[in-house]
Amino acid sequence: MVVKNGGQERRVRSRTSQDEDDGSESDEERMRDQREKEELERHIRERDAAGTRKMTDQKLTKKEEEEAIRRSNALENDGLDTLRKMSRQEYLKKREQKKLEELRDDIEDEQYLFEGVKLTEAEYRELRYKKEIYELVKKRTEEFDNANEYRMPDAYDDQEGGVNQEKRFAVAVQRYRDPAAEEKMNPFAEQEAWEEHQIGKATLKFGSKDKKQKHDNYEFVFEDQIEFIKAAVMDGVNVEQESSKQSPEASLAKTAFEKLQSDRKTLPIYSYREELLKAINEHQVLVIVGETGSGKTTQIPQYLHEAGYTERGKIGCTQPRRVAAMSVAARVSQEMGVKLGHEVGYSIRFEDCTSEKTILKYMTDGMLLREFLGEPDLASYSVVMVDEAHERTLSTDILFGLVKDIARFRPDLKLLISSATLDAEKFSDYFDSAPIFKIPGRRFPVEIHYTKAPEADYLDAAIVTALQIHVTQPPGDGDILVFLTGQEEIETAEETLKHRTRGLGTKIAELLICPIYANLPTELQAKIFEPTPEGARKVVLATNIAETSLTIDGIKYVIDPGFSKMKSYNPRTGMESLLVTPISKASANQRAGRSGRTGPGKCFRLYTAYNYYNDLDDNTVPEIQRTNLAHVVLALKSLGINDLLNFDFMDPPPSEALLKALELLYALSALNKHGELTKVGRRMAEFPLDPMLSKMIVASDKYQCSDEVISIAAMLSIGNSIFYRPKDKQVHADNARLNFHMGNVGDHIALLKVYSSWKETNFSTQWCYENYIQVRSMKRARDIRDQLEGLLERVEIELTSNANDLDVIKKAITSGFFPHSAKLQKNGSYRTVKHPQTVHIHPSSGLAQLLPRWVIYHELVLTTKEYMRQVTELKPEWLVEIAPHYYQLKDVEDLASKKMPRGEGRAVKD
DNA sequence: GAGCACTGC
Repeated sequence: MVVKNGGQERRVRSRTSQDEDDGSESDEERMRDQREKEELERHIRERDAAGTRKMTDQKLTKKEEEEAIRRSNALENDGLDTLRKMSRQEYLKKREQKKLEELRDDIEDEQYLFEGVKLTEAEYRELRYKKEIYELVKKRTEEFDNANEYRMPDAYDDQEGGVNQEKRFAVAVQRYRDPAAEEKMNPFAEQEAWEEHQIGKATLKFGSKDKKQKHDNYEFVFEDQIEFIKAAVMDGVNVEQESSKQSPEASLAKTAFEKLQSDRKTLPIYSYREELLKAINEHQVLVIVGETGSGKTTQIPQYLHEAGYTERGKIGCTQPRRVAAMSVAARVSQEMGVKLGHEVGYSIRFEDCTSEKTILKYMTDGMLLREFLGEPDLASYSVVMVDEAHERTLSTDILFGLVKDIARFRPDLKLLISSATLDAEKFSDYFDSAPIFKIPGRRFPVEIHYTKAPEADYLDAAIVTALQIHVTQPPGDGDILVFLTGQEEIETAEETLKHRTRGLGTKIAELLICPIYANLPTELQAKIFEPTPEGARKVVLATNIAETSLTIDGIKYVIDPGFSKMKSYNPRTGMESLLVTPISKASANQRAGRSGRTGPGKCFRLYTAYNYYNDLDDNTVPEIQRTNLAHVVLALKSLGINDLLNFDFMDPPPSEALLKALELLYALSALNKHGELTKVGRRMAEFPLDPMLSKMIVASDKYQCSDEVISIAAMLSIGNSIFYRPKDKQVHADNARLNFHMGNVGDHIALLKVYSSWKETNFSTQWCYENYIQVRSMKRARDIRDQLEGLLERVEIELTSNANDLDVIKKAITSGFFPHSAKLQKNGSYRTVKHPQTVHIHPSSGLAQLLPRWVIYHELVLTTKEYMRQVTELKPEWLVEIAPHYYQLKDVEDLASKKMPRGEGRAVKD
């Protein structure tokens, strides 16, 4: 088992070691578990007793000591002592809650991941034990619910040492769960109670006698209506098979495993099995067009295994998303009757659930890309399947070039590219006219409606349309999904909808409004998966997240205004921006298809048929053409690909972007003047970060502050979702944020302070709530930091701390970010030193009022103005000291204070 | 004094 970092190790190992009864490792594991159990019991009995902390961790013990010292110091003052005692009790209470959440997650994980696998007696005992403890403690803690302070709701992902993915995933793939197991321990009990309540409300208000009344009041609902024209029908395919699959009597007598096997045979792909295997045998590269529901992702690797391909090497299957890789692997392991992590495994960042035995490996596309670094010919694979290739993520696009290349000198390697219909020809052309194999999916027909005339205000039009559907269509026949561009728009729409339905009271059926976007706390996201109460209707207001990332059952109507936010990158200025842009035809069809999953659907497009055919692009511009390529170029260089301008990209990125990336890497000394990778560059390539961040880490070795710098790098790389700023508590949130800026240390150091303070509280969730910080983001930062710490060793950098000397930390930052320097102008704006342009400090920065003369910034963003985000003050002489090849003295001489002699020319040299 | 689609390593 490959283990990525310490934090992950325990979790991963505990999952897979359970089936091996011999070996000291699992003995040790069991003993530790035993200790933890005892620990937990003690907590229940002696809630208020001190000193019951877990002693296995060195750091904790140290904290324990500090606490003792503080206590004895405080003895002089009785009042203080009492206070400390109280805070201690408070702490224990919180700790108990945390332990409880951990336990709950453990149980859910095990139930999900090892479902359908026969447990040993010991394992069964352990699971039962955990459940008992959980129920016991839960009952007890529920009595202590005090909530006077501000609190964000608890998330499913409150789990020590883990990212949220498993919990999100648990909700998203509920249909794979065993209903019997659900009964035993139901983590959704609260929601169900709430649903019952809603159902109660619904039946009270909306009996059948209301139906007529509703119709009578129809005209009260709308001031103006939108006219639609039904223009097309996306045909359903193989729909009748869906019903034949549903015959429960046939499978009644079978075991769960037999049922899985017979279910496999009802998939559309099953009848193509032999033909498919023959085609794969005859051709090295095959493009597979398999529509949603065809079963390609789960079945093809199994077919290949059954046909003996795994004797020559493992089968890898890439997915664009972590959740998909995990859930598909879990499903396939069930179908094959093996434990997840053995013959079938998955590999995603922070979590490698594979072993030597693994022959079917599901992974994220980025993960296969990293594997190329260690195994450039993919020698251990006999088949590579790039799934969901039509999504054209940055990683799949690079993978295309790489696998096409290695396929030439590895004729035994089979390549499968699976895509949606639209792009198949293009994929085939790219892979030297590889044959296309079509597998029908299962989809219900979808009626497409266009507006008669263009709508000026699409948000208002969307709301009106939603209400129109709600009132004219019988309740209970299906939910509505509206695609909007962002959080703010969703919030506005939610308010408007509430406002408009409130006045109508019981004249219309109840309308449940469910917002969903990636930054929404996880437990609020779960709301959209709850079944709609009878007599009511759900309207889901979603961003693009609902286009591919998650699937909501029961959607019958889709409202598509035709816009989404898209990131664009200007290689000339290095400026990023998010723009609301019209979607592509492919996107529009994907959206429409979301309504035909469980029955015939309808899609209302808030634009005309003319717009669709003439104004929308066929496909979304692939990510590789609108992003900063520095990281990509470094990765390719480290794979020995030197001629990037002639690299075989399916859609080449603008050469300007490639040149900009090369130029930057040269400035960072990652490439020499021949464009070859240097030793520094090789070390930088080990880090899964933007090269400027990697350089900053590599440089921290010299300044003896790698400990601080990796924290900063982790915090910077999670982006701007750290501080939580609810609309109604903006002042509090801002004050909390200002605390970290004490001493005007700059944004980088402030981020470091946030991380270290959180660490000092032992990664407390409560602390995050109190400081208006998003726990989810912090946990992510911790995972990334752990990973970076593990990688330090590989590039031979020692973990050294130098927290007191902020200047050396800033110098290390400058070593990576010196190309991003800017100088204050007279009018309070800034001017970037290289490639001069006018920019401003972002108002969220701690330095926004201070305006230091010289700054370095993390990134440029274009919103209402050109802003620098994450800014730190800088001594200009550092630039010359650290990057003499990039800056000369005259670049940094202060024109504001002294006049340049005539004839010296401009201070800025390019 | 602003405003952040979505992934992934």
